[in-house]
Amino acid sequence: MLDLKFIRNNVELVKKACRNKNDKADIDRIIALDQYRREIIQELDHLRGQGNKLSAMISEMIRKEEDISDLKAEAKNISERAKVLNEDLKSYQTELDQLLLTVPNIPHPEVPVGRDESANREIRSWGAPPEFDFEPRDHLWLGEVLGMLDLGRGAKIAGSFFPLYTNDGAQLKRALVNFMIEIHTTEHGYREVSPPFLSNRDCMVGTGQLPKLANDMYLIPTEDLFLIPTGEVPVTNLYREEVIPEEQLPLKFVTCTPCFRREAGAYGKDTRGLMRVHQFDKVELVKFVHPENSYQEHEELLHDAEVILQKLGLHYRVQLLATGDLSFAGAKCYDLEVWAPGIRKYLEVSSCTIFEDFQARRANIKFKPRGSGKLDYVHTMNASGLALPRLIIAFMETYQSAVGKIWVPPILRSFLNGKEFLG
RNA sequence: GGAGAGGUGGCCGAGUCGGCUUAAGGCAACGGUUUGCUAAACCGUCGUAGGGCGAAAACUCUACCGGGGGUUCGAAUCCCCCCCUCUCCGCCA
Repeated sequence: MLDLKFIRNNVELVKKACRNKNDKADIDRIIALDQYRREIIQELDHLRGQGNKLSAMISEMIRKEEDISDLKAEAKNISERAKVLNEDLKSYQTELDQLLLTVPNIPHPEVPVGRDESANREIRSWGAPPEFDFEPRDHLWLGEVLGMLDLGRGAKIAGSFFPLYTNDGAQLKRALVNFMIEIHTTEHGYREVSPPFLSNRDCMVGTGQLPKLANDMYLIPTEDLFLIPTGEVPVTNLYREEVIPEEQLPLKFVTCTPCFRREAGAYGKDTRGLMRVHQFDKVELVKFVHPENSYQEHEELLHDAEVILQKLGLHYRVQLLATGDLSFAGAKCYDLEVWAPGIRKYLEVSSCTIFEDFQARRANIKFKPRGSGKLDYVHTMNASGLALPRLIIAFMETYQSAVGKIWVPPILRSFLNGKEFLG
């Protein structure tokens, strides 16, 4: 959420940000409502001030045992007018609050302007696509032949796009999770947490999924709880409505959670295998940082995610997202895209996004500076570190061998009972 | 699911037969005095949000005691609904 005062003073800037993000937030209405609201507040505050004075006089007269019926009538009158005015104020305020939640974050100046992903800018690439002396297979073929994936039986349980990992496939997923969490906790200084996988509406508003993405999430109606679409939601909300002492910043958390996404409207796109699924596991990194050095922390966050791919020896590239591809809450985002040689595509395995104070304002997460400074909002950011299904795709396709089995890089073997090959 | 207790400013914590509390006091923090230095002591400042007037500071007004309604001239305090935490019981991994 943007600060209302900021919007008031930077109307054109905010409108431009909306256009660049292909967002239709009604800024003019917000400005109008803000105007109405302030006019009413002036009147109402004045009225209430009068009422308070009268009440004080009444109190005094009661003590002196004087007659108060006239004053009481006048006070009653004021109180009723204030009540009516307050109803108006509330209706404007409610509409304003709802509209404010629909205004997207403003892209950082470095973000390339463009309608869609075609305007994304490649920052760098690492490694090189593997070369094969045979025709490489895709993960679907490998998964089936090696008994590592059984998508048919997954569909039997919950429908298509709910994948089932089997045998070495299941073990590989678990190994990768353990490997990644170990790197992040021991080498990058993240604290591990395992949060609830359901979240309430306040959390969803806090991180920006609501109101815009309501239709993309699973809702449990009996409890009015959502299945989390990413670990970002529960972990960022760890500090919702809290004040963090400045000396505790930055706070860095790593978690592994399942992620649930309806992918409504996404059918027909990336429909094969593990490319796009309703449920997947993801190791997620979340940081709460001081506003002064948040962009430096963002670069480090990107580095922390990249290290995983480097240690696994997987070729990838880093994309700086254009305004039109940037998420609603994001100010700047790098995507990590890993190369999958079987399907010959770069697959997004991490979005490394900084939100500045956008989420912190929504979720009311502040820090208290040392000394006498005022409370201020922290900056939040997160990155996948990494998302499992596409990582597994790239892993299986990159390390397939001529004999069909999947070769295991030495660094991962201790997480796989020492196995040199899978399948 | 049943019974009970509780939810007050960054933290702790008073305050319920409604009105000199438009939230006491303490801690922490900040400024100062004293001191060879540190500590202690003492003095002062110090909640959040919004509005008005300002370039800004200052000043001033209003709201806020888990959330939402209600009674009243006036509600932290009385009434109703909801949420959360803790304890005990029941049920169950």
